[in-house]
Amino acid sequence: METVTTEEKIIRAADKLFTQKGYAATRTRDIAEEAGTNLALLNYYFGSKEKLFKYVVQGKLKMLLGAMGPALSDEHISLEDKISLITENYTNLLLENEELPIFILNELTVNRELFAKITQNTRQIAQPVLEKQLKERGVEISTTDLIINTLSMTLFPFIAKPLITSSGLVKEEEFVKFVTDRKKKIIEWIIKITI
Amino acid sequence: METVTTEEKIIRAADKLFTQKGYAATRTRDIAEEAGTNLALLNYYFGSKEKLFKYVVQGKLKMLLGAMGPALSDEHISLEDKISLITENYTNLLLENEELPIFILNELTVNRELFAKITQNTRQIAQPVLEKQLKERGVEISTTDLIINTLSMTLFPFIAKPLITSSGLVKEEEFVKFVTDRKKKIIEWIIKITI
DNA sequence: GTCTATACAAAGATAGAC
DNA sequence: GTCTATCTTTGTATAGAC
Repeated sequence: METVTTEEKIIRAADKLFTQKGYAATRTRDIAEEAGTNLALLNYYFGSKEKLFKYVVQGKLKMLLGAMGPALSDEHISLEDKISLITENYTNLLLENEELPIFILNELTVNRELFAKITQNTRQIAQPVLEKQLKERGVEISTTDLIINTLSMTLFPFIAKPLITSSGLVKEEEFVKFVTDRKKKIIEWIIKITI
Repeated sequence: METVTTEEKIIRAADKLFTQKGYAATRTRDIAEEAGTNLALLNYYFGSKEKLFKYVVQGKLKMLLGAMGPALSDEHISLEDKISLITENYTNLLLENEELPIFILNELTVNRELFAKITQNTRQIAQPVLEKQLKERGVEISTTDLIINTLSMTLFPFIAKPLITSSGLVKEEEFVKFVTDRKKKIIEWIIKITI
């Protein structure tokens, strides 16, 4: 018997609607209705539409970035395994939340400070370790290129999914198989490029 | 002595503001003011904010997709040159219009039909030729992976620029050099992976 | 904490005069 | 084609009952 507070109901309703329709097209009245409550409560708990939105975004952001940092900065995990980790984790996460990248990218253009802290922290810890691991291998590629190449190949299909499917490059119903099959390939490609 | 119609002034003002501030944050009153006219004229010519926005987006879309199709479907251009073409052209275009990818991706999620025609056409003409060229080389990779890999590595840094710079991975003032240097590297990487 | 009701401001859209 | 004035929707905020 799960008890859900009104605050939590509002958060879930907001998450659902913001995700479905975007910030601008979502009306606070609709969020309140979806949550089975009213406008006044929404403002009572969150103060404004924008604050509610930020709350929702923060949760998604942590989901996207949180788990990756510790693994990347672990010296005992090989480069190959780190690449696998990034590709596997992000592919699986985005398969469950296909709208996430666009959602994040949108907010990102407006609210850079919000993201700076988390990403800077992750990078500052992980990059030196990667640097060292690359140097030990005597590889020419920079950590920056390595990271960006891995993220590019993994994330881009999700970001550009509407383009990819509507162009007919990958059929809508084959998309899951496409990105799933790509996981192994990406790891091979990155290793081929990098090492 | 260039004569600019009111309609054209509105278009230019809209392009400028939508690009600077995004759709939601741009007020029709500001567009009208920027164009040196008024709200009523804006609606007289375009009917609504959304229609005006679509008009602006269409122009950008053609810029992004229009030039690429004929080159890709030309049998006399080698695979290597086509990869260079994509990477060079898109990098240069996006250096001049850094906001373009997000702008497009946003509109894309709402307005798929608008994009389907142009992209389908380009793909249908180009893909068979690429297919043939890959087969002649006896290469294992699919045209889909080839295209998506090339676009990924080229476009992703622009799409994720706020993330990349705010994380400190690439400094804001080094970004132009970063993507410029990447052009040559991407071509090498893609060839290494593909051929 | 929760709700109803209401006030207010900002922004998109439109009517009607010229 | 152009403008002024006005309408409508929507986000925000608050008063007051329970």
